[in-house]
Amino acid sequence: MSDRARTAAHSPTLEDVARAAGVSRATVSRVINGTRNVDPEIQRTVRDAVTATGYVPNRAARALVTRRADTVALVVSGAGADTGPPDADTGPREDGSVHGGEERDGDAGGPLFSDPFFGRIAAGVVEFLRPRGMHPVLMLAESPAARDQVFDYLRRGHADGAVLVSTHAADPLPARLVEAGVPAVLFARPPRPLPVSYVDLAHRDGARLAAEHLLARGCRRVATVNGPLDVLACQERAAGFQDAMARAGSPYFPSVEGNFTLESGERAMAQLLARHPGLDGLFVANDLMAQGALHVLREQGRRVPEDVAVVGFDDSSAARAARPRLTTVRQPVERMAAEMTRLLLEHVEQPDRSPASVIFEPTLVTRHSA
Amino acid sequence: MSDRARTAAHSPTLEDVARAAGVSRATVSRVINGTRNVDPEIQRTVRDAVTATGYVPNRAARALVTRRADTVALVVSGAGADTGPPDADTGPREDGSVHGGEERDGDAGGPLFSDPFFGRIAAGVVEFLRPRGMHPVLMLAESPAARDQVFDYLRRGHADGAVLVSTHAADPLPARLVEAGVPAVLFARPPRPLPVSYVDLAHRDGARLAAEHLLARGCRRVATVNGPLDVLACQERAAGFQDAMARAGSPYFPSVEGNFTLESGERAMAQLLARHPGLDGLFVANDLMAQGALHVLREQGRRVPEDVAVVGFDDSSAARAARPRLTTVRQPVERMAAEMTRLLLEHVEQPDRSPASVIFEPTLVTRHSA
DNA sequence: CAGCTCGGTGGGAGCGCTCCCATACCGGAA
DNA sequence: TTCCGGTATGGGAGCGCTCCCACCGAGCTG
Repeated sequence: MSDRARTAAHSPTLEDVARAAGVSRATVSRVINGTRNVDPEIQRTVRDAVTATGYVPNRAARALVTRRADTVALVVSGAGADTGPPDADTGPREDGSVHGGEERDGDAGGPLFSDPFFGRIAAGVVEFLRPRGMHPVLMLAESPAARDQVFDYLRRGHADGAVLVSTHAADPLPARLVEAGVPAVLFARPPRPLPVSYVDLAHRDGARLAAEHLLARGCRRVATVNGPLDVLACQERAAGFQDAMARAGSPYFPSVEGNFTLESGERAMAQLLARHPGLDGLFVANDLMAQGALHVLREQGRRVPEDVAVVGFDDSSAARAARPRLTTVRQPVERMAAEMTRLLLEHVEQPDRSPASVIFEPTLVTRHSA
Repeated sequence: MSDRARTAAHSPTLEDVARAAGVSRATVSRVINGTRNVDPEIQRTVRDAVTATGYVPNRAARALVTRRADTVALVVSGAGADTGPPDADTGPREDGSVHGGEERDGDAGGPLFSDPFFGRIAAGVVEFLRPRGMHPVLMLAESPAARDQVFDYLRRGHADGAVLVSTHAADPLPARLVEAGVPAVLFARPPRPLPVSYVDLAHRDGARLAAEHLLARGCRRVATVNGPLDVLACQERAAGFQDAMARAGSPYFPSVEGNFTLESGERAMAQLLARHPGLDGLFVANDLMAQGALHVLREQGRRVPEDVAVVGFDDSSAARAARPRLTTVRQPVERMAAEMTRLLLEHVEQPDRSPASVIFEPTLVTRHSA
């Protein structure tokens, strides 16, 4: 240890502040948290002493006695116990709704984080926590071993709770946390009912927005590229689109399933075009696949949006990088992440609170592709 | 507090393990960390007791006495105190070497994290830390207030040190941390000499690789799109390219400066093409601008790579999303981040260690654009 | 064989904090 | 005046851990 203490050496302690203010440790403590029954005059004195000494509470000491860490974990939890073989497609793994559950193969080193989706979530979480003097602990739980580690960490109370982005429907972590009584909030509705809070997007509404936009443009031969249908969000998107189309009197339209990668978008588009050369409108379940579709459309000499109008989903960076720029359904990921964090803190504060869900409405961002 | 303790309630303590093993607390402690002078027999007994009781050390208690948090911070530190007006360009802010120092305007909510660069860094850090049972605390310090908060957090020893990704040359945080004796490691060479460890890329070599590749392809009218030249890394890339060209007998070639965004790449390309319609080779300081260049090239009917060969930099997701796929200079960001973390832990362990630097060699990833 | 060193072990203090409890003091009712 | 309630304050215990120091016995040296 020797001079390890050097760094934080002689941080003033409660005792120091108490001495400076001429009161007891207990009183200073009361002023610092809660201010319960303390003479206003003394409160001022204490506060002055705090600033004078530059006192900052020692987290460890506080955590030791309160059994609270004053920290939350941001967990990105990967494939379930039954990890299937990763998708053969080795395309770019940018974009794609992380919350969905696409399984992209590993670039040897947490491909999950390379997902811009993750960045947006992190940003939302950090942004919310910071004014409260908190910072998230970043944890990755993509293997069973890692998951055990994360679970232990949480169960031992090293963090007060977890904001959980689960990328796979079979992920056992949410259930385990709930069972262990660890406060947690999920980024999407859990596939199986679980007494846990979550935030989600009204995927159906998003898809409806897309359908209506395409229809309003005058598209009459519409098709879709879905995401993997074992992902709840994708089912919802597909269903929402179907609904809207049916309501408009066109219950049938061709559709192909992709796996969220750009390459799968290219393949899907090629397939669609081969079978339905006359199509004039396309809804794609995420921006990255839409970008792929755009590539193929261009190769085959179709003008976008004149010949074929294309609407994506997510409003990720890919949407803005595509040419023409993608018209897309925007998910307010940052706000969703912030809300998720808010819910978590609420649960930490009041453990008996019943689970809540907050559903966000998507919006259509109109650019050039439709 | 009431039933807050519920969660971690009755975690077995050292005392419990000691009782179970029939030894003293001190001996168990010795076995758990370091195993110094403990009878092998007893060691076994203790280890058995640990697994039997399911003991996990209480971080807070340990931190309280060791004055070590057993945690490191991953800090993304933004613009300096003298924040200039953000770049007028509001293009996508995806990609672009975060370590450089481009200033992208804020999307109200930590645009930094949306940078895939950040994701790769986080992945590298987490990957390295995890086997050691550690997890980084994520901190954003893009405003002076936030920076103060981060600084305080670190100085108080709430984390043992920081892995620092500074996005702006004028960022005062590195110097402050060094001065305060907080262990830190930077992602790039500090603009001003500072006794601090860092990892970096041999940018010159990367640019040389690009130049040689272009030359070997037979390109004779080469041009470049640089990044902002107030960024060290970009200076290096420009200089490296210049060197290689000069060595090949072509000391002069047109070049334009961009600001790392896709749009600026489009502008730069248009400008270059207008003035030098005959160019047949292009080196762009990052992939995103290269993607923009590709757009313009296509619009103007130039075939890539037949008419114009294009080489990017970074090997970001943009490189793989572009069509044709970008040939680019790869930065091993994940490995760099891991090394950065390794260095940090070394410094935490041995505070007197002198600063070290580790420079990584880039490699050329040949795809279709050149 | 006394005196030592030294590897192995246990006891105790104390890290900085919160919280319980005792104490002191105030004013108003009996 | 005495007694009581309530409010403001201080003292002390103890959270779970590490580390210092005392201890003890075995094996060595002089």
